[in-house]
Amino acid sequence: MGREKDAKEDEKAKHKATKLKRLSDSERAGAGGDNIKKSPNPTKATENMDKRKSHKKVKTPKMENVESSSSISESVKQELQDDAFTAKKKGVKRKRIKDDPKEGTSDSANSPTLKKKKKQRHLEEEGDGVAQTKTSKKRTQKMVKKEEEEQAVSKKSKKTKEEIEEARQLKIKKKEEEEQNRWRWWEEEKYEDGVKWKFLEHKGPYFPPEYQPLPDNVHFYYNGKKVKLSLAAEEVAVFFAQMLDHEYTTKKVFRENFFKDWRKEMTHEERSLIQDLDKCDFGEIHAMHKAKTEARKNMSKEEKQALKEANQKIVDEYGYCLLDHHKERIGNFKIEPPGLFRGRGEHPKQGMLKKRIQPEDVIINCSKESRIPAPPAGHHWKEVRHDNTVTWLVSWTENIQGSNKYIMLNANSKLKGEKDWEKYEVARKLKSRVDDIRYQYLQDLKSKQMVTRQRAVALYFIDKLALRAGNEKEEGETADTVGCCSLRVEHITLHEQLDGNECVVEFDFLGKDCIRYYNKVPVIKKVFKSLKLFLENKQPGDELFDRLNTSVLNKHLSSLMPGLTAKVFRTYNASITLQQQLKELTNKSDNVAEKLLSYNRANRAVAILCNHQRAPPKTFEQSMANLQAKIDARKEQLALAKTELKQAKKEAKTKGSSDPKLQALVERKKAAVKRCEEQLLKLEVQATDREENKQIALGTSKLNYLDPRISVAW
DNA sequence: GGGGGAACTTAGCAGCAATTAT
DNA sequence: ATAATTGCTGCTAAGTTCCCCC
Repeated sequence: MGREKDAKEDEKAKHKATKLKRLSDSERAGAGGDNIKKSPNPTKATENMDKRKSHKKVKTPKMENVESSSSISESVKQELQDDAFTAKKKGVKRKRIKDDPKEGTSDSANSPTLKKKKKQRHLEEEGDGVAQTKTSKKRTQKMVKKEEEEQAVSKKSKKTKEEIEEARQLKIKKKEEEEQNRWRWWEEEKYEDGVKWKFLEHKGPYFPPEYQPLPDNVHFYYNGKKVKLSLAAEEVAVFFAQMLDHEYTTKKVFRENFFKDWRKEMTHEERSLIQDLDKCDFGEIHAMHKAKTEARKNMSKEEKQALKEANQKIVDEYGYCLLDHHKERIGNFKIEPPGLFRGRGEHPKQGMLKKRIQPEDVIINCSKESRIPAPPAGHHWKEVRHDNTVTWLVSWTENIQGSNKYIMLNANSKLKGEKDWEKYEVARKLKSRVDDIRYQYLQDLKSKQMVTRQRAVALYFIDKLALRAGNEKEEGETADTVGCCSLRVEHITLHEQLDGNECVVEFDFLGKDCIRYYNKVPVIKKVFKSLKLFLENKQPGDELFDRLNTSVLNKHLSSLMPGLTAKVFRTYNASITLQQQLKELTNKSDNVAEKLLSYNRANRAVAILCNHQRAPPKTFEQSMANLQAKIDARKEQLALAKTELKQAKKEAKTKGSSDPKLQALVERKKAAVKRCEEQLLKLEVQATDREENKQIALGTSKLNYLDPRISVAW
């Protein structure tokens, strides 16, 4: 990896901003520490604190690796290759890849673990030629996988080793072919301003199947009486019935919204009859649905295979488009089916009916000279347009929020890849400027102007804690969540002293997706003082940064560095954190398993920083208990093995050590003890890892924030 | 200058496939 | 072979940013 370069840069940066760094290091520590989705219980809190601690070390923002692009591309190449290589072997699929700017070093490390990292998408793009191979590989891999699956399935039935081997070969071949065909768009010139493509052709969206009426033996009951519903009302009833096992259907808001919208679908008679949701009995419909899913699970191999093939056919037909004469995979080619709106958290619109989209609602975007997709028989499109300054192929307006939905390309397409690459490039650029920018906002903390001062504090949070920008939201339209600029007085508590630290800010608010952000962060005095000032004469519901909004903030940022916006800090800090963690956590001597653990730990640090959470898995308690039981069993076994060993030793001694049989026995027992110990250790590590991971979602950061080049380099 | 909307990225979750343990 | 776990993918909601219009 371009360590040397980095190091140099680092040095420079360090000199420049020693102060800053100190600051940031210590400060950054707490970032995003503990959040507990539901109830913040004390135990957790302590755990979290620990995490935070470890974190602190981690986070210092040095930018070691971000180096010059030239080195990058080289490193990239290597990475790519590595990646590809590994990927091929395993046939691993990849998620998206991103490339990042950051690392670039070239050592290339390829540990097998890399596979896990999946970020390849961008990689490809990045470098000039380099990437290509990668991308192609990636792609191919995906396809290959599919193919493999198919093949595997068919072969399994016969399953001879040769056949499997054959299949493997075939796959590899196919992969290679794909690679050959892969569009090396990163080698091509960019289009002029705003133009996203010159030629675009596709088949249009895939519509969900029409509603199938209930069979005659399944009934809906109202107030104990059988009621035959009209088709429209029945369909909506089924949506509800299918969700009966879900918590949603117990929520008041959900039920009310559903009922209101359902009544709109009813005929006059139905509406006058059905006045109370509590009197509705969806039992039979629910049972039917459950039986159906059960039946699907129990399908024979052949049936499943047939289904798969049918799906593949749809993908083949609708899943690709032609963009500038290259075949590209579409990300979501299906129109979203109707159903009940599942907003996150306390969403005021949860349960509302999400209507079925008709071709008449759909706008098609493609080249004038392409083959225009045909609407379903008897229908017409809302509009066909030819706008090559946008990347979508199809769009429609959704009825819940009135927002637009789009069909766009897959993540490893040129259009997405390029953007992703740009994102990491901006983050790299920030690396070289961040010291100045930090210096600037620290200066701004002294400003007499309220706006400037609020802006400085907000930036401090965004940089240090990786908070999101925080746009204003319309009340009543969405759940009440906030980001940095939209924080309210009630979301923070100031502590002059807390847990041995001075000037601690306690955050507690719901962020994107209603994920709770809870963190106690020591801040510098100036920030603390400013916060006190901002809080003066305000009610809990008032805005903390009343003079600030995201557009003011971003305008300022872009004046500091072109392309800089609030979210770049998230990308930047996530990548830097990963890089540092990796550096800190791994030793050369580590074996693969240890390295993997380190990578996961580093990844976890990033996820914590970004507050990526998940609900603890439903089976978590159970599986943890199982694991514990296993550990206990192991322990017993170990004890037993130990006593046996002792006994064998004793016997060997008393009966004469010359007896080879007894000697062998001792050896065997020794080995058994050792094995037991190892297994026990392994289980324990597993338990820790899992516990630590309980509510942290790693995938998002991998997917969206971590520059793949860092991983590759590592 | 700010309101609103279009376009695009980021996010968690459900469900299933792949993998590992039993 | 089966059960349990893990890991992906697809889906689509929920953000950010930019831009236009007044």
